[in-house]
Amino acid sequence: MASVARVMLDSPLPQLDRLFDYAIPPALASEVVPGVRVTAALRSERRIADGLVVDVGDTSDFDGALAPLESVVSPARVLAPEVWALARRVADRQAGSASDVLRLAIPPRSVAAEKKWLAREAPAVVPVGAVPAVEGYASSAVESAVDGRARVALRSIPGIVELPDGSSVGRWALTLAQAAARTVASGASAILAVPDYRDQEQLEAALRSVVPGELIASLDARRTRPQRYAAFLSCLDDVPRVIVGNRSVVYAPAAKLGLIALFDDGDPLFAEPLAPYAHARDVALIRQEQQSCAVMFAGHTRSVEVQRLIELHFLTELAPVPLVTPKVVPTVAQDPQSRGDAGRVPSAAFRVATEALQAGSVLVQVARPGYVSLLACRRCGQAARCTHCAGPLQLASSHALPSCAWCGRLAGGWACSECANNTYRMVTRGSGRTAEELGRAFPGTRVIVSDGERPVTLVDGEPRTLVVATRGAEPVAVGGYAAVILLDGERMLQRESLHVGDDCLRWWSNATALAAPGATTVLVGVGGPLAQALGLWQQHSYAAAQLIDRRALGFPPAVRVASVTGKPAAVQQALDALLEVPIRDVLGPAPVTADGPRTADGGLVRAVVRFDYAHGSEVATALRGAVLRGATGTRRPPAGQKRQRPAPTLRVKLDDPEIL
DNA sequence: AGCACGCCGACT
DNA sequence: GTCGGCGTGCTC
Repeated sequence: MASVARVMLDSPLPQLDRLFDYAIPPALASEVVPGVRVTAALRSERRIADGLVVDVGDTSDFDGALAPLESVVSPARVLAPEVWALARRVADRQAGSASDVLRLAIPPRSVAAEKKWLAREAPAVVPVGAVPAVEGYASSAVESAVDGRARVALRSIPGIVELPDGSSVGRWALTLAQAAARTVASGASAILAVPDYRDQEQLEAALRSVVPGELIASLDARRTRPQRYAAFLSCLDDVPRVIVGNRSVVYAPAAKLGLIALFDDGDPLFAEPLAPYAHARDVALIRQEQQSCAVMFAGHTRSVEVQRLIELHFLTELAPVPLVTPKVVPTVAQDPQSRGDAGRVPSAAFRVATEALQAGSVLVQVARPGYVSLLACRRCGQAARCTHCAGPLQLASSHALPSCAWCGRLAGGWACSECANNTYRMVTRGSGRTAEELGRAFPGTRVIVSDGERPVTLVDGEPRTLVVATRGAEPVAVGGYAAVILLDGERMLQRESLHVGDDCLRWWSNATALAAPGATTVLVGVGGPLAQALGLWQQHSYAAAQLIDRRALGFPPAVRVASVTGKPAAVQQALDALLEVPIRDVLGPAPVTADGPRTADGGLVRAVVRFDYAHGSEVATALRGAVLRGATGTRRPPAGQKRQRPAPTLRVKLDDPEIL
């Protein structure tokens, strides 16, 4: 019987981010096994911490007397050895704490769900029927990639498929489901990660058509806590499964992992907002290295990150055979004469839509509403101004009163300064407004609106139906749309970001992929390389060109970056720790202004460090050391001052996609 | 983060 | 002589 347990304590403190040895009391000897939750005293008998047993043994490197474990919380071995190895590596790479990663990897415990799971009968091995060949690619190309545990960038086939149960999903979902079915049929598990629940629903429907439902585990955050935990526990069974979920599913325990696949890895939802901020793509790559499974990045576009890995020959490109290229018509002409009756819709797009409405549904993609909905006098068109400071008036939401963008005062009893009229109209419009206008422009059509607040997942695809959707909220149409109109491209491109181009191309490509075979997509008001990439369905060419630009500028993913935020002294201390590390350069430190609610007290600064992939671990180690010193060497303010917040600890973020 | 240990000022 | 103030440092 082992007498020493090595325990990872559940604490975000960087000082505690290492294993602690505890003596195993004889009474607990049979229960203390790797992976179980335990409690243990920390520094005093009165302070009990939660922890996870990583390992057991008979010796300890610790010089002092070992404290005994307090209790075993449950016999469920929730921390699988490979998940521990993954968490440690991810934390080290991100200069963060393993327990922070484990909090993402192991969902909150539900006692009821756990009891039920512990009392279950041994899970039966469900045979997977014959898996049909993955169609649309070179003969058994996808199968070989899965079987050979390859690393591939898969170009998804645009279009919609109808499943045997009558539902319609994106064709990408069926491809991934078949790859997963192949994996399970060979006796291994597959992890499939998607950006959001709408993608997940499609993928689950596709999966149900190719593997028995008992083998599918869905780890989505939309379910209740017990449901989530039950699904997590089912992954611990020694039975190959298909595990589906959002970004954190890449940490799921999986019996004999054979495949990790991400769909649309360029979606910002794959970037983890919680410390240590590891991107699901990076986690998948680490895990594939540790467990020698296949890894697959599928999508209708190519992220610059994946393009880089292809050019390094780390990933192999897998394209459909024959290539499937949707028909895309860019319309750059913006002269007012060419506009049709719908005002915003140029006549070319108007014609396409009118004709297509006879055959089926038409998708109109619009920008997200509510950036700023400025107001103008309904009668004379004069911009509505605040009576107090003359600032522009705006609507925060459709039911809000107009308010001033400058001073924030509500403008309840507004009247036009020019003509004294007291009714206004919106100058920029959201999806609802667009829908109203389009409904008038296309008489006799049914208008369906889908946006972030009220998303629609599926429409029937019947003729004379106009579906107005904000980018990212486009419903799937049975049989595919008869036409797709990408309306607000110009406006989408106005966002100030390093990735506007990539993002827009992704939004447009994903909408285009919802079209029926042979249907036309019209890209309104955009020309240049983006329109060309979409028109030729060569998103990879755009990504390759972007990568060249990023290399020239020294931007990610050509280089890696780390941001260091904190009090000036703490940031300087961190930069000093990097003096011996071969980094490229340091940008800043510069004062942080619009970073969160605390602006007044902080005086925070941020520096950005750029470095090469080859020196990632050295940079992470040095920054981790600085974080540790910042946490332990907390000098309290000199006596006399009231208890001030402890000095803002150093915040280190590696590969933040929003940086620069 | 907690919590204990430690080294200086006013108390029965 | 010791009770307790808070500054410092560690946590198996």
